[in-house]
Amino acid sequence: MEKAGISLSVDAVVFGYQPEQGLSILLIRRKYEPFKGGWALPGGFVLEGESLEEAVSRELKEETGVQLNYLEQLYTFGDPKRDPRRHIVSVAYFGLVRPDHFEIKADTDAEDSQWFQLDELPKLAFDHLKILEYARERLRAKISYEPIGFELLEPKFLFGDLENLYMSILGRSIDRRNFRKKMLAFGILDELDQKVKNGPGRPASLFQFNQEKYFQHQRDGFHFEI
Amino acid sequence: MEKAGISLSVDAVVFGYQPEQGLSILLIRRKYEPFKGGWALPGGFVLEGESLEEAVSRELKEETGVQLNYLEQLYTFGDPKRDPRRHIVSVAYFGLVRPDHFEIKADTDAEDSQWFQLDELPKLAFDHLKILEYARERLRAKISYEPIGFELLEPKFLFGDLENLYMSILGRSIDRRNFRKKMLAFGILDELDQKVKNGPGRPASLFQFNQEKYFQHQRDGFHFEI
DNA sequence: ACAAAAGTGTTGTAGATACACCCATGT
DNA sequence: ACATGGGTGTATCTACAACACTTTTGT
Repeated sequence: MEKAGISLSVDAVVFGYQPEQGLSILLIRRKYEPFKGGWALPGGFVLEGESLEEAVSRELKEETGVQLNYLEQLYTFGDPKRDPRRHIVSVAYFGLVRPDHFEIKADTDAEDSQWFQLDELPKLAFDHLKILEYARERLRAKISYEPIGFELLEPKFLFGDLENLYMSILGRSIDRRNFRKKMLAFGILDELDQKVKNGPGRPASLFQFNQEKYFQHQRDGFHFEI
Repeated sequence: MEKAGISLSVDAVVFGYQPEQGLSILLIRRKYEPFKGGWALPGGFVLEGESLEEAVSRELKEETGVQLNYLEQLYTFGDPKRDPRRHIVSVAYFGLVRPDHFEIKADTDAEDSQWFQLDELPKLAFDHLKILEYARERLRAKISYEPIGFELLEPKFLFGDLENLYMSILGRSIDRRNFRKKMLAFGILDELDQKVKNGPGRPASLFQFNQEKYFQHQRDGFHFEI
């Protein structure tokens, strides 16, 4: 890397959700100073000639091997003192991963990356806690007015899981009946014929997000809002 | 500036509003290649050790002399081909200016900066049109759920002007009675005793945005939404 | 008196909230 | 039969949209 001038990096706040464990985020253990051995968001320097999204995907692949299902730019953190070494500006992204892509592939740099539940976070390097909080806030806001929740679930999911996902992201309880009514009224979910039984209790239907219908309704000027 | 590596710049989309002329934005004429003589957003390279906001303020002062009333980060544009010279990543900001700070001070670099009405825009350099459109969209969205409209008006303003401001930003007509009812119901505007007469017609009251009250209501968990 | 702009109130309607019981299965 | 989780309907309330006339001034 260059010695003088401003460097540009990207960092990714990657959320995953599992019905049993709730929301988690992906962290890596740093191999070098500063904060060697500490936990940090996956990320790294942007290479000359590559786009920001390419940099994020590349770093995520190198460091963790996870496959993103959704990626969106979050905010650019530019405080010249945010990195003790020198002036490094970081463009933060936030991403979502489906449970079936949770396995961390120990390919390249992946030897030490790990999912952490949000209530059991370790201390984070740099200003990464601030970035993480910013991302949580964005996720909360975004899930209420765009149907990105589905990107955190398997393609076929149970309504109850969707409901729990919303509750854990929004941090409040939701009336089951009203939620279902509202969500189904958008007409962007397909109910499948399959039923799932686990343990006692009535079997539940599987649902599927129908992106075509969503785009269609969007063109017709409707507005998703929970 | 350095010759290799990625450079970092900031660009600002600065909106101003005048009741008679509607929304305008601030552009500068480029002195150097590329796009020499063309119109562009004010901005420039970030200096080592300065924050992004400092860079924006500095460049705006150098190039146009206007005083911002509101500043917010917009998005970071990182396509390596967005600048024909080399890889330059730009953090775009959007800002709002009050009519009483409209005068462009011909101090330093200001010799060629100018307000343009949105329907009379010249061709813009680089990807600046894209950035501008992004900013317009953000302004539209933001003005509907945060009370930033006032930052575009004099501290004391007429209700009619506020109404026209909203209509020109949202690009649709608004029912005068409902708008007033809703806006006043938030309890964040103070009606002053002064009345203003211009020409024929009933004199209008002056209003003032009360930030204290807004912060108070915000803490109480209310939500501004037009 | 007339033209121009400011100010104001009511009613209907759609969407949100609150709320409790039945259904299908496993043990 | 009972425990467990899934599925559903209704009444009330609140917030928004639609809509037209009166008031105050200048000319």
